[in-house]
Amino acid sequence: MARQREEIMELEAEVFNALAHPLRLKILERLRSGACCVCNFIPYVGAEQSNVSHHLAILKKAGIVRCEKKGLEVWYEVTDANIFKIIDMLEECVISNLKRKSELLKEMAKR
Amino acid sequence: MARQREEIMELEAEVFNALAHPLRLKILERLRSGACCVCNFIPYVGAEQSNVSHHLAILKKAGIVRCEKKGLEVWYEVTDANIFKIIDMLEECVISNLKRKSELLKEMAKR
DNA sequence: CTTCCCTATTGACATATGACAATATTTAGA
DNA sequence: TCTAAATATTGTCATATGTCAATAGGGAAG
Repeated sequence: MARQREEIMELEAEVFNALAHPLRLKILERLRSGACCVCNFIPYVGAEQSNVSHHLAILKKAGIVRCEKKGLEVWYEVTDANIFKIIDMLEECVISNLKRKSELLKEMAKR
Repeated sequence: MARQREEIMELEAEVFNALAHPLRLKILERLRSGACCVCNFIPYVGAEQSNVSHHLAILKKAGIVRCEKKGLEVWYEVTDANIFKIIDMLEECVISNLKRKSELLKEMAKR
């Protein structure tokens, strides 16, 4: 495999990794309706402030969100709204997977 | 946030997590052209057999691949080809991100 | 039934990750 | 300048992850 391909895949893996946490997915969920400041995430995701900052930093490092200071507050927003399409597609996969499994269970119960 | 929503997000995070490794992305790359047995992944991804098996197990646990025994060999395939669309979309995001960054560097160099 | 493949599993180890608490930093306003 | 508010960073701890080496399991062929 070409070296450049490998490097791209490493970057992809990093972004997938940034998406691989329920709290960070919740943060992104909150960002669907636009920019949001840190203090607004806290009640929404139900986590400590330091924890929220930490996970925001991970999303930022992966290039998924960017931020801007506004006085005391820091407002975060998604850098590329396509990230939501990716999450939506994955959700479809997860749900169809669940359906497949429950069908299988039904089949097994019949016997 | 509704409990069911949270559970879905946990499942999503698990699938994203399964995608969050270069070796596993390479394995999936190999699966684009259809099913493949373990011994064929080994030279392709350049890893030890036990390591490949391990990562295949992670992909399987996440529901991304399934497998079937054929004599001595075990053949793996993707359970839902939509996973490739997800990877492709993420790759686009990564690449446009890279472009954005390099533009920024160019701008900065001008000054 | 013995031996040889192919694959999966296990153990050991180093490293990464996540949660929480405490503390530092930055900015606004008195 | 001093204080308070919002956010980021740090340290500590427990747990998870990834790699390698060794071993186990299970089917095929003789």
